[in-house]
Amino acid sequence: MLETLSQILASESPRASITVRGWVRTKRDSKSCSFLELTDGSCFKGLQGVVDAGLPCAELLPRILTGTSVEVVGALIDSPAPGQKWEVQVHDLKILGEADASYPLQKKGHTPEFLRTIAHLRPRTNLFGSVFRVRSKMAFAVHRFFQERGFFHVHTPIITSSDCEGAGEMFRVTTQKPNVPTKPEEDFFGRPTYLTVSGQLQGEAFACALGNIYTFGPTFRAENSNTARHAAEFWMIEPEMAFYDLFADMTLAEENVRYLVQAMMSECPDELEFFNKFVDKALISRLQQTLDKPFERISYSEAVELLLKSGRSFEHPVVWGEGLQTEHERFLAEEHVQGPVTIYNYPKAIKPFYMRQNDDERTVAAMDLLVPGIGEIIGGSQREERLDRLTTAMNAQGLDEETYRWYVDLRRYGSVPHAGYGMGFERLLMFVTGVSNIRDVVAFARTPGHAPY
RNA sequence: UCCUGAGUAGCUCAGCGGUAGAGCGGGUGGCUGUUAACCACUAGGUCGUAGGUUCGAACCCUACCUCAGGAGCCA
Repeated sequence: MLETLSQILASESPRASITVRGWVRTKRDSKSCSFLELTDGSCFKGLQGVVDAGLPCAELLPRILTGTSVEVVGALIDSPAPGQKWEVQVHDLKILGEADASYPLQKKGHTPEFLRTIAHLRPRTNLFGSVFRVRSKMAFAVHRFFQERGFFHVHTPIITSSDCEGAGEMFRVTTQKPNVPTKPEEDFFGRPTYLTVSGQLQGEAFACALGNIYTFGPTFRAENSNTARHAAEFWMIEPEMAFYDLFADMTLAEENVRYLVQAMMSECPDELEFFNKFVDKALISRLQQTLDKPFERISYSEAVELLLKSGRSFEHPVVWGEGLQTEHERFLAEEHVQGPVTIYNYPKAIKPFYMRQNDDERTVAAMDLLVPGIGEIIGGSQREERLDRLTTAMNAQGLDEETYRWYVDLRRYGSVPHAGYGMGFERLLMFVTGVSNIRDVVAFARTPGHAPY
């Protein structure tokens, strides 16, 4: 395997000969030499190459503009100037691919809005390079968290026929031609099918067999929502645990968030420092606080009381039985608790059929984990394991029994208490990077009216 | 989908009724172990699109398009 910059920079002593392949970030010319700032994406840091004016390869320098890809051979030496530990004294230089003056990235700052329009080039910037290195590290940490705890990874289907939760518009999957009237039973799958909005229902089937499972994959919502927190395609982590009740569920969710924050801090220090400096100056202190302080838990009813007693005038009235609005959640997480907070036991009427009914007959065992700046990062519940209660709830919400027959079977045969949650992976990334727009933590974001790649 | 704001050079922006501007980036020259280098010169624009008002519109009005921020829905 070829050596990456990340490996080269980890050197403990000078080396007579190294080879660096990467892109030129900037070039600075001096009379006796030129300085090339090289990056290869393997880590946040770059390496400065020094090309003496007398070298034969120095003739290439006029053709090297920002963005040019090069192969550099030279000696890794202690840098005599402040600003970097190492530099490479160039012996030979090869241009792999030129980049002319139309290359849109400059060394000066670009707005994220502009960079979104060149999503194929933006991972070459400090900001987006950092975001996507972190995204990879976090994805692996998600698997590690569950695997270390004996959870099994289940690959639930992307194409589904159950319009789970009745929560939101779905993307239709079909092979039928437009403008040709055909029946769903004549379609590819013999029935209407959609891109999944959640793997939860299938996840429950596996939890009721393997015990503790999780899914981690793409999910799709055809909602016309235009916000910094919504995308039409996003990744979700959905653990499902047999024999867990709501409180065990909440505990796992909190540990999960804390584990990932810890991973961010210990595995991505350079990126973290960059985000803290240029994206969100309160990032490190907020993450540290997340680790230091236990997460608070407030029941929905208590939360309503708190909001009513806060003396705040909210744009949306606070009424028991209504969902908490964004401004309410922000108040709870950012002002009242000033940290992550779990709200639990929501009114039955505003939650889907599968959540377990509490003894009070008016709430269900649901929970949302709210974090400052983002809002809901996790939503979960204990599932209704009692056959009669489940079918009653299904009927009340007008669901087709035939479609959910297999799901009801889980209660018919050896039903067990179980619980789970869904964590929005992009929202987690926003939380640990401080990046405020979901479009900037997705490689090629899909939002309403926007799928150019 | 609703509300608000913005679209001027490749990028970031100023100009807000009277000849289209700056910084960065590009080119040329100079200087310098430089590090968002520096200095001088230079090229670069149907002022989002289409109408309208006016002697005259980047600027005022209308519609549309695009983007952003906020809201709803949620992860």
